[in-house]
Amino acid sequence: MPVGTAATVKSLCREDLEGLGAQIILANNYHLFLRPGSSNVKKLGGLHKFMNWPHPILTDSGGFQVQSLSADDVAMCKIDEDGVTFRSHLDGGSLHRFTPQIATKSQIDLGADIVMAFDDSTPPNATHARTLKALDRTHRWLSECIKTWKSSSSKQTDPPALFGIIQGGTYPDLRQQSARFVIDCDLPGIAIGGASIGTKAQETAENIAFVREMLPKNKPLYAMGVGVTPSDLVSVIKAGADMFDCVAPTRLARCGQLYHPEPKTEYLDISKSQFKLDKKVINSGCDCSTCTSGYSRAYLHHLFKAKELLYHKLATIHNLRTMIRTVEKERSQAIITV
RNA sequence: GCCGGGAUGGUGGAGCGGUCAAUCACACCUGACUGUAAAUCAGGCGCCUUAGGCUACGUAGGUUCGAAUCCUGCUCCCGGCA
Repeated sequence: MPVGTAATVKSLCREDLEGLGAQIILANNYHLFLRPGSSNVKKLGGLHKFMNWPHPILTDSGGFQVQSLSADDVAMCKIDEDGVTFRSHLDGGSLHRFTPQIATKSQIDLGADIVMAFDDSTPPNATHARTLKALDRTHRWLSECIKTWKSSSSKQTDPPALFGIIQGGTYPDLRQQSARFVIDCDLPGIAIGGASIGTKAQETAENIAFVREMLPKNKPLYAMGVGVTPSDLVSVIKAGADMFDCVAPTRLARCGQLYHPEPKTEYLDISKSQFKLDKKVINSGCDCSTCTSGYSRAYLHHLFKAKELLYHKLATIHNLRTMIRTVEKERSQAIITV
């Protein structure tokens, strides 16, 4: 899932995304709640109409933002047993509140196809006690999300799917406890997020495989925030993940890192002066429109250095297509195996 | 020809007697990036591998304990008048 936090996959339009073979994109409840406002999006006919994307959309609840924003600045938000009071990063601090009910309602207003439970995402360095607390809260909040989702779904002709999120951080006992709880809720899909996802590819794969074992075969497993490089995707897919998203392909593209089958880094740094006179395309084996059209490394280097807007589009197309092609390849092989 | 202003590191441009290897910006180089406060952020950026040393603010001298900073000659640039 390409990440489109603010109802846009940065620098791309719908036609670009369709050309990449993107089937579903991700948007963010926290950001859209603050701007332009979930109720405004609802008035405009929902997210699909608003952003001109007639294909599936998953919204993240905002649980992750609560954690990542407060990690930088503790005054930005306060967590209590019922929810989170946070300051907007847009206007210097106006106060807002998310509870499981509000976060779920907001996502339903946005009109997402898949809505995520509002969780207390565990920071990577959390102690066992802190992780346990986050876990209890996440589970309690999940029950509240389910109530809001069910009552709202009964009034809709085409209700969204709700995914629960497994927490548990770096502690196997807590992860197992969380997996058990979330699976027993019998939701349309399950996600694993926060620190429980791990930071190393091997670790992440093990954690995913662990949950996959416990999960019924017909339930999709979503690995949140995973996939910095193509090889990450392969390892996570093999471990049993069905869905994933990561800001890396789009962000790395904007920062000059273009995926390339380099053994070490898996990308070229197009900002390097070594590309100044390089007539080759980024990756001759790539089927993205940037490569097949013949845009050279020298040209992309120039656009990057000159801070030209076209760079972002060409680079983002390349990185996202590389990721989607990786997934397509794995999918076709998986079908043969089955 | 006369009068006035100026020459600082890759570039623009601070500094106007010691705390100056020299604010800052740009450029350049490194590195980061995991449910996007990211066209972002961090570090480096005269030479020597460091404590430290060496060479430097157009150029040649001078004043001073001490000069990028003050004085003089020269070279070049810019403006005004001829």
